[in-house]
Amino acid sequence: MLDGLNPPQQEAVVHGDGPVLVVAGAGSGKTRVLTRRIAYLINVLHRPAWTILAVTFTNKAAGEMRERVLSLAGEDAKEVALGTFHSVCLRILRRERSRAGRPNFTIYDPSDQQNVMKQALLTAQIRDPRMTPGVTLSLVSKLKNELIRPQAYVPASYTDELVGKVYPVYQELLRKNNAYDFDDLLSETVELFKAEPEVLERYADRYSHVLVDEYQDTNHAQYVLVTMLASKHRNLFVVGDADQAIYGWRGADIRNILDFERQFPDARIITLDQNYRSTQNILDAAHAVISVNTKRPEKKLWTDKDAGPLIRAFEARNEQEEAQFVAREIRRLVHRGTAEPRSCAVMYRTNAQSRSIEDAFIHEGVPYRIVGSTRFYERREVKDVLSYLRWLANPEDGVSLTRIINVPPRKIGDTSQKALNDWADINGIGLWESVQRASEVESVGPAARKALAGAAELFHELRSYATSHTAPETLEYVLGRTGYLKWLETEDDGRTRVENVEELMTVAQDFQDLPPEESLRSMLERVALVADADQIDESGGAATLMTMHLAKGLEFDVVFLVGMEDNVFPHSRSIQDPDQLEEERRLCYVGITRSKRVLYLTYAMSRRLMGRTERNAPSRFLVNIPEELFTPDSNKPRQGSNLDGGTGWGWNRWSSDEIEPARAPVPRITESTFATGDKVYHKIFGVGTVVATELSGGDEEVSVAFAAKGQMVTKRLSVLYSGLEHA
DNA sequence: ACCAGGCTTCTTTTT
DNA sequence: GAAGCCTGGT
Repeated sequence: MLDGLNPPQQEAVVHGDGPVLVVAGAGSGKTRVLTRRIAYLINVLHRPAWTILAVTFTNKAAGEMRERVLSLAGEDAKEVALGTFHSVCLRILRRERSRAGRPNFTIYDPSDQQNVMKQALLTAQIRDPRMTPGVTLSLVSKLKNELIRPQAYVPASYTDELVGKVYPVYQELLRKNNAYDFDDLLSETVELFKAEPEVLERYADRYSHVLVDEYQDTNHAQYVLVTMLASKHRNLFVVGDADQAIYGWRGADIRNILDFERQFPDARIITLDQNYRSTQNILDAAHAVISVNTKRPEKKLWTDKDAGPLIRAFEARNEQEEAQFVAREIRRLVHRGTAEPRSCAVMYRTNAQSRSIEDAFIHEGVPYRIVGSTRFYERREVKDVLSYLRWLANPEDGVSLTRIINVPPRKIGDTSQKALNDWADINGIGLWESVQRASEVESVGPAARKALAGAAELFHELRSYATSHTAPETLEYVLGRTGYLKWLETEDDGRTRVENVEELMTVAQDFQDLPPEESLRSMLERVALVADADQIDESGGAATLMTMHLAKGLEFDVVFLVGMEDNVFPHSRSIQDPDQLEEERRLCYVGITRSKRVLYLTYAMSRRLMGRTERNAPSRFLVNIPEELFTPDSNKPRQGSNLDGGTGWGWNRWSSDEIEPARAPVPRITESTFATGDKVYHKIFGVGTVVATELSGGDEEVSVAFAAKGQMVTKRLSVLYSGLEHA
C-alpha cells in the first residue's frame, strides 16, 4: 500500500482525521500523495468514494487525477467528486437552481464580461478614462473574489467610488441576462450556502473528506468555500507550495497557505522536501532565485540525484537571434540523441514572445506546438455559433442575442438595435421581448421592423427545434436554417472558419446521447470551462511553447527560459512593486524547476516590444544564480551588475559568429529541388503551393503559400531544415 | 446599412 | 504591429 513512498509522503497518505497541510515543494510528488491518499481513503478506510471531494485548478489536472485514482482504487473511484473549483461550483449551482425550477443560465467569458461592463459604465455614467472596461472588470473581480457584495462595499478612494457605482449596475445586468461570470460561480455558491444553511448542510454532510490541490493559488472565495464544505467533518487536506504562488494578480491570496496553521490550530503540517524531478544544479539555481524573497518560510529542496549538466546562459543580439539559438540548440540536442523535441519546452513571460520563437522554429524545421494564445473559443465564428446555442438555452441572455441578431446580416443595423435596447430598458423588459414587439417601437423604421419580424420568426423556429433535439442536432439545424454556414463561406478566411465551426460540431457530438433537455446545456458547460492549460498534450513529437504560468505542474528534460531581461521578466509592470516582484520571482522559480536536467536561460540585448526597440539589462533573476552553476561558455552577466542601473553590465559577450552553428553534417543543396507551382507538404503547415524558390549558401529558400491561421500566409522555408516534401 | 481607412490603445500572466 | 474603435463616405 505504501510502497515507493518516502516517510513524509506516507504520513500524509495515511493521516487519519483532521486538517492537514502538505507543504509540497516543486517535484516532490504531491499529485502522487493526493491520488494515493484518495485510494487509501477508499480502500483502507472504506470511505465511500462519493463522500470524497477533490478540487484542482485545471480540468487537465482533474482528469489526470481521476485516471490515476481509478487505476489505484478501481471502478469505485468513479464516484469521487473530482473537478476544478469552477466545475464543482457550477455543478452545485445548476443542481440547486434546478430544484428551484430555474436550471438554465449562461456563463459569461471575459469578452462577454467586457460587453456587459461597457454597458454598465455607460449606464452608471462613468466616463473617467482611467476606468476602461478591462480595468474596471479586474477591480470588480477582486471584490467578488473577496466576497464583497455591491451593497456591502465601502469605497475608500475616488477610484473606489467609481467602482462602487458600476459594480451594482454590472451585477444587475448579469442578473437580467440570467448569466454568471467566472467569479460568480464561486461567490454565488458561497452566497447560496450563506443564504440557505440547509443546502450547505447537505453538502457538508456528504463530503467526509475534502482535498485541495495547488492551495497556494486559492483566493478568498475559494478558501471560504472549501472551509464551508469541510465544516462538518473537518477533514480538509490541502497541498501546496507558497514558493509557487503565481496567481496573486487573479485574486489568489498567498496567506491562505501561509496562515493555514493559524486558521486550523490543530492542523498537521507535513513537509515534502525531497525532489524527484531535477538535478542538484537545477535545484541550486532555483533556490538561489527564490531565497531572495523575504515573505517565505525558509525551506530547501534536496535530491539524491547527481549534479547534472551545468546551466547554459546565452546572450543574443535580438529576439530573432535568441529564437534561432533555441531552435538550433534543440535541433542539435535531437541530432546528438540527447533529447527528443517532445521533451523540450520553451517558456516565456508573455504570449507575445512566442512569435519570434515560432518563426525560428518554422525556419529551422523544428516541430513545435504552442499552448494558449490561440484560443479556439474566442474566434469570431466560434463565438457566433456558441451565441446561438447559448441564447437557445437561455433566452434572457441578451449579450448572446445582440451578437447574433444581425449575423449573418439581416439588415438590422446599430440604430435599430440601440432603439430596441432603449425601449427594453424603458419598459423594463428583456431584449428578446422587445425584438418580438419591434412593431410597437416607434423609433424603429418600417424596413427594420420587417427585418426584425423575420428574425423573430426564425428565432422562434430555432427555439422550438432546440427544445426537442440534442446539441449536435440543434447546431446542425442552426447552421443551416440561419444560413450562417453559407454566409461564413463567403467571408474572409471562409475555409478555415468553416473548419472551426465543424470542429465545434465534433465537440457537440460528444453530447449526442444525452436527452434533449440536458444535451445542449451540458455542452455549453463543457465549453465554458475549458482553459488553455487543458490543451497541453505531452503526446506527439513536438516541442512545447508556452507561458511560464501554464507550465506549472509540468516537467521536461530540457527547458529554455527565454527573454531573461529586466522589464520582460520580471515584467515592467511588476518591477516597482515589491510584492509583485516577489511573485515574478516565484514564477521564475516555477520555470526553473520545470526542468529535469537541462536548462537554458537566454536573453537579448535588444528586443522589439510593442513596436519599439528596447534595450534591457539581463534579468536580475539570472544575476542571482551563482557563476559556478553555468557552463564555461555561458554569457553570464556579472553579479549585481544590473541592479543599480549603471552602464556596462560586464558580460562576456560572444561575437555572433561564435553562436552555435549547428555543426551537424548537413548536405549542401546546389540545385533547385522545387519549382514554382509545386504542391508541397510541411509537417506544421500542411499542404501549400510554391510561389518562389531561390538558392542561397548551399540551401534552398522556398516561399510557400499556405492556408494557415485563417488566411493565406506565405512562409519562407529552408529546404535543408524544414523537412519540406513534395506533396 | 455597410464599408474602408485611419486612429488609438495595448500587452502580463487566466479559471 | 495588431486588433479594435471611430469616423465619414457611399
